[in-house]
Amino acid sequence: MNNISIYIDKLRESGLRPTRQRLKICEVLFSPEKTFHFTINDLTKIIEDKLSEKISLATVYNTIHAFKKKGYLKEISINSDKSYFDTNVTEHHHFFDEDTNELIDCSNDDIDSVNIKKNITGKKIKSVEVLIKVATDNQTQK
Amino acid sequence: MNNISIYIDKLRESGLRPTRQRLKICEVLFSPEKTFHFTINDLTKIIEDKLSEKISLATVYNTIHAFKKKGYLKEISINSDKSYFDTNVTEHHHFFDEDTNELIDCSNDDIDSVNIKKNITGKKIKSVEVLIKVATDNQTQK
DNA sequence: ATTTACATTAAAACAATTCTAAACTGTTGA
DNA sequence: TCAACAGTTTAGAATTGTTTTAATGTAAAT
Repeated sequence: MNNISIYIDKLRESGLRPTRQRLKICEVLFSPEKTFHFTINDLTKIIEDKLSEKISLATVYNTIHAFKKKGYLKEISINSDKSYFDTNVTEHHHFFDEDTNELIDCSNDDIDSVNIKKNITGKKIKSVEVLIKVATDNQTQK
Repeated sequence: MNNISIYIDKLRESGLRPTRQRLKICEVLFSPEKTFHFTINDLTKIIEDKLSEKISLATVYNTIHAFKKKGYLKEISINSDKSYFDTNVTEHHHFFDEDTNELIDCSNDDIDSVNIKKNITGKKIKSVEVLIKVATDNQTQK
């Protein structure tokens, strides 16, 4: 049995009507037990190939942006050629494997809390995230 | 007096011949006493407007990439629309001001060393960098 | 049912970056 | 000294990721 009513709620909360295309997006994003990282392209491919739903890029983009704005997705900047999104929206850290370009979650428990001794006057800290780049040894750093 | 011979060395070390255009790039990047952040566009504008040197984008791109590869520049990923480069090549952290989109250096001294309890088998840590997003209070998080 | 506001879509527009091919220049070696 | 070569510059074209547009379609409220 599927969590369609949960998807409908998420869409409504994000200010979107539940349409056939958007429900497919939800199915990909919110049904897996484990969180994961994806690009817009990945997502579109999955929907078209695995779920056999023809969907236009524009629909994917605006749905993802609405989810991001609402906080149901996070955007992650690793390299600048494309945007990565994360279905894990808790504040957490990442390993980035330079050999494979793979992004791996690193929970807050795996890193002692980061102690910042400096602050910017008039500004409040919104998030603190650590990016750990790894590679097999003797690899040049990107 | 200018450090032209230093620039020539840096270019040669990066596998590039010292040409008029490339020396102008060096002048912008390596003469200021303070390190700074820039985009390819910023750099091109400075060279054309302040140094009155006509330079093509392709030249800027390939010179910057050679410097990055050699380690004379670092690339920083904050958001995905464009690449930021940093003339500060030491391992260090950043504040990112979400109100102004400004990037501010945060030296290693301003953050207690980050202790990572997890590791990826077969991989070596190449770098650990912290990104602290700040904004004036009551601001929605990006 | 009808209306209205929102959605979907293909295609066009756009922006950052990379590639290309032709003209140019610095360097080397006869 | 100068020819020849390898590397360089450049404008413009190509590519890639993303956003916009305008026409058509659909969900939901009356």
